[in-house]
Amino acid sequence: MDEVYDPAAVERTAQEHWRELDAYRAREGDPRFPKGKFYVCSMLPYPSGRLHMGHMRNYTLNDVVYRFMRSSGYNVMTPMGWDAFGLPAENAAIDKRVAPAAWTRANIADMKAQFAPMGFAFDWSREVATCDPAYYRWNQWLFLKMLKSGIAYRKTQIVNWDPVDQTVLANEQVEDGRGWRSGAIVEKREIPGYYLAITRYAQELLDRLESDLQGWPPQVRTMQQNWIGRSEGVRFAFPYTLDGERRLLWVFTTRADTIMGATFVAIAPEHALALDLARRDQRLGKRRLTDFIEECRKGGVADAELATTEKKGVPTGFFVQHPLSGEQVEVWIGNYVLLSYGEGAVMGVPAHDERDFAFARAHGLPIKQVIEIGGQAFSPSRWLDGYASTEGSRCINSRSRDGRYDYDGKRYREAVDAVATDLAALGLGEKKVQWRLRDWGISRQRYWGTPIPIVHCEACGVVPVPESELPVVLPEDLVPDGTGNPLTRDERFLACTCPDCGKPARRETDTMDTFVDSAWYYMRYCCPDAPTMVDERTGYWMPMDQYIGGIEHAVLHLLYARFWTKVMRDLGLTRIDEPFKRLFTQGMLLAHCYYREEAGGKKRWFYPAEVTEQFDERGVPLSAVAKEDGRPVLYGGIEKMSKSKNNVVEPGAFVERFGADTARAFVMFAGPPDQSAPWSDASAEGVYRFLRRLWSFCYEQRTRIIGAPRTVSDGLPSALKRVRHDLHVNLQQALFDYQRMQFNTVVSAAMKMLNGLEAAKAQPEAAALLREGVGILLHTLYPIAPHIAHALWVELGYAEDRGDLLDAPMPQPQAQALRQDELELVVQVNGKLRGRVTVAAEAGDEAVKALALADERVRKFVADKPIKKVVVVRGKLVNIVV
RNA sequence: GCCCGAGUGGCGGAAUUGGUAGACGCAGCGGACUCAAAAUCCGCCGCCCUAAAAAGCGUGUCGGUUCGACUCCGACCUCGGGCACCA
Repeated sequence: MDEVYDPAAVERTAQEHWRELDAYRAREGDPRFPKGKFYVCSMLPYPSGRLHMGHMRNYTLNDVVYRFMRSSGYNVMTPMGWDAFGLPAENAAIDKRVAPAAWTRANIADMKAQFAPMGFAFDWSREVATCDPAYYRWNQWLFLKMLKSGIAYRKTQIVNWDPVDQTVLANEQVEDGRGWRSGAIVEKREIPGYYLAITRYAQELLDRLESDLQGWPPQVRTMQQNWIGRSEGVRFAFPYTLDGERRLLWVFTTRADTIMGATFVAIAPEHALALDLARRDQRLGKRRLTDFIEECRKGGVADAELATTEKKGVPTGFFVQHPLSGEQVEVWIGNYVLLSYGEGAVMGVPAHDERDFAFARAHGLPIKQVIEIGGQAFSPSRWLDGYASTEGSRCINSRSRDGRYDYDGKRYREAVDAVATDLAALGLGEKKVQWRLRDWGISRQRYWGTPIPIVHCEACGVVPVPESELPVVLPEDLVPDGTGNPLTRDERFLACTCPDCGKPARRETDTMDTFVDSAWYYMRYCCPDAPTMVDERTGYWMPMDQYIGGIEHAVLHLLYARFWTKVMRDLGLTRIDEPFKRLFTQGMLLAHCYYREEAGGKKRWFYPAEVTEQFDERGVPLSAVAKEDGRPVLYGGIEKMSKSKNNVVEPGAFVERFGADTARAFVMFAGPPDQSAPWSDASAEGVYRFLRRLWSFCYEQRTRIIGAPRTVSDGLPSALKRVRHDLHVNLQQALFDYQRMQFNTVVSAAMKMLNGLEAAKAQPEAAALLREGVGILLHTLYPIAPHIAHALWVELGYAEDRGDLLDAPMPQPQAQALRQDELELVVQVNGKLRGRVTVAAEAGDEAVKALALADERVRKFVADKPIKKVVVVRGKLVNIVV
C-alpha cells in the first residue's frame, strides 16, 4: 500500500479491475440479483465535442444511483448514447466547412474518450447514436404507422422566415426580431408540415400525472399540467352575413356567464374572416386592415415574443350579431389573439377580463358590467382584481331586450349551464373542453435530421414510402451554408420513383424535429441490436425506474416521450402506459458570461479562459477585460452553461490535477443536485484534502484495521460509545440521503465519519471500532468516489471478508449502536433557547418538566411570572410559556 | 407577458420537512512543526455591544398563523428555468 494517495494510480488500477470483470454489462434476468431489475438513465447528451461540468454533474448523479442500487442488490443497467442530430452540427458546418456527419462522429469519439477517466458504470454495449440509420429508420417506421392511423397528418404551420437568407429560422436564430446571420427583420410565413396529434392524448397525459407519476417532482407535474392546460368552457358562434352569405364566427370562452357583457369580438390577424375583410376593404380602396395584418406578419413566432409585444388592434367596421342579445357587435383584429389557441377569435368582455378592459379603455369601446361580486362597487375607469372573480359572483344586467334570455341573479355555474343550453337550442354553441396543448409540429426545413419518409408525385400527390424501402437514408456528405436545406439541391437524394404509379417523383426534403429522436431512445437502449423497433428485452427493463436530467426538459421532451410511449402502446409495441417511474430533475450549472457587440449588432461571446474577471467581496462581478487586448467586455449575466454563450467549464484539467474521485465528490458536494448552482472550483481543495486524509488515515492504521476483531464488543468505553453512536447516526443519515438523492450531505456524512474515527484512534480499545467504522465509511463513500473506496477496500482486507465492493451489500445502522442512555434536551422560555438539561432516555414528561424548571438560567427568565403552559417535545425540547 | 423554482455568515451550503439556525467544507485569522516554504496538525471564526461575559438582533422585504416559523399563509422585490424550430 502506498503511503501517499496517488489518484492516477488508484483510478487506473480500479478501472482495469472493472474492465476485466466486464462489470457493467447488464443482462436481462441476471440470477445474481434476486431483487430484480433497476433501470437508471440520464438524458442523452448532445455531442458538442466537449464534456462540461454540467455533464459531469448529470452523469455522476446517474453513476451514484447505479452504484447505490447495485449495492442494494438490484440488477442495475445504465446505458449511454448520443442525441446526434440537430442545429449545432449545421452551425459548425457553416463555420468550419465540414459535413455535419463527420463533425458529429468525431465529437462522439472525443466525448467518449473524455468519459473514460470518470469511472462511470455505463454499459457501452448498448450505445445508441440517433444519427445512425439503424436507429432513425424506426422514427420513420413509426411515423408511417402514425400516418396510417391518423395520428400524423399534414397541415400548414407558421414559421420564422428570413427574407434575406431565404430560409426558415429556429426561434433561437431570431435575435430581437432579426435573423441572426442576415440581421433582416424576421417575418411569419405559412408552409405545409407534418403534425402529430398529441392532443388526442391530452386527457390521459393529464390524468396519469396524478395517478402514475407520484415519483416525479411536484413542480414538474404542475408545469406539465399547466402546459396541457385543460379548460372547460363554451364554444359558440356570432352569426353574420358577408358577400350575401350567412356565416358563423366561432369563439371559445371559459366565462360564458359574462356573455351578455360582450361588447366586441377580437380575431387573430391570420383568421380567415380577417383576410376576407381585408380583401373586401381593398376592393373599396382602403388599406387599413391589410396594412395592420402586414404589420402583424413582422417579427418571429416565438410565444415569448408575441406575449411581450404591445397589444394592438384595429376596428374592421364589420359587425356580427350577438347570439343571445341580438345586438350588433363590432369585429376587431387584435395582435394578441392567437390563431393556434381555441378558435382564433374571442369575445371581448371588458368589464370582467383584465386584458379586454385595457383594450376597451385604449380604444374607447363600451364597458358593460354584467357580474356583481358581494356588492363591490364597479367603476369603468379603473380595473380591480375582483372584476374577474367567479367566486360568489352573480349575473346582473343579463337580460336580452326581448326578454327571451335572462340570467340575472345566477351564480357562475348556473349561468354557464343556462347559457350553454340556450346556445345549444339555437344550434349556435355547446359546452367544450379546450386544451392549451397544441399538436406537435415535427417538420423542420433542415438537413441534419431524420428524413421524413414521403414522396411527392405529380400524379399521386403525397405518397408515404413503403415500409420495405426504409430507411430513407440521409446523405452524409452535404455541407449546409446557411442558405437553406442542401437536400433541396441534392439530385441523388431527390430523385426517386413514386411507390404508387412508378413514375419519377421527388423526395420530401423536410426532416424531423430532434425531439422525435429523444422520444424513445431509452427503449432502444434495452435492445440496441433488435431487428424490430423494440423487443421483449424492452419489456424487461421498461418502465425506467429512475430518469435523470436537466430541469430545462421539464415540459417539452418529457411530454413528447410520454406521448410517444402511449402511441407505441396503442400500436402494441409495448405494454407500459408511462416510460419514467421516477424522475429527478437536476438543476443547471450556471456560469458568468461575457460578450462584446460587434459590427452589425452581432454578439461575440468570450470563453471564461479569455477574460480576466474582478468581483467585489460579495462575489458580484464588477468588471472584466479580454485577455487578448486588455479592453473591457460586457457582462451577460449568469446563465446555463451553453455552447452558444461560450461559458462552459470543462472537467479535463480538473480531473488531471485532482483525479476523477475528487471531481465526482466535488460536483456532488457543491450543493443540492436539484438546484442550479453557479460554478466555482474555489473549494475543490477541501474535497481533495478529505480524500488524502482518508488515505493517510487508512495507511497509518492499516495493521490495526487488518488485525482487528470483526465485531465490536458491548463493553466500549463511553467516549468510544459516543463515536460509534455518531457513526451509525451518520450512516442512517447517509442512507436516507441516498434514497432522496441528496448526495451533497452524503459527502458531509462521510467527512463527519472520518472526523469521528480520527478522534477515536488514540484509544487502545478502538481497533474493532476502527475496522467497523472504516468499512462503513468506505461503503458510504463508494458510490460517489468509487476508485479510492475500491482500493482501500482491497488493501484493508474487506474484500476478503465481504467480496467485491461492486456487489457487497450496504451496511445498515445497528439499533444497539444507536441507543442512548441519556439525552440532552433544550429548554426554551417563550420559544427562546435559555438552557439545556440532560435526562435519562426513558424519562417521562413530568420528570422532564421538573428538571427544566429547576434549571438556574431558566428560573432567571421565568422569575415570578405565572406559567401559562409547558410544551414537551419528546427527545427534543421543553418550551415554558409565561 | 404567462407557467415553474430559488433567495440562510466573506463563499458553497446544513437543519431527517413546524422544535437548538449556521452541520460539513472553502476562505480568513492565531498557533505548532520547519533554517524556510509547502504539506500536515491544533484553536478561533453570523451581526452588534463588550476586557470578557450577559443581553439584544439575525434565514430577500413587509405583514399574518402558532407555545414555537428558514420551514405554513398573503403581498412584494431580486435572480434562475421554460414558453412549442436550441438541446
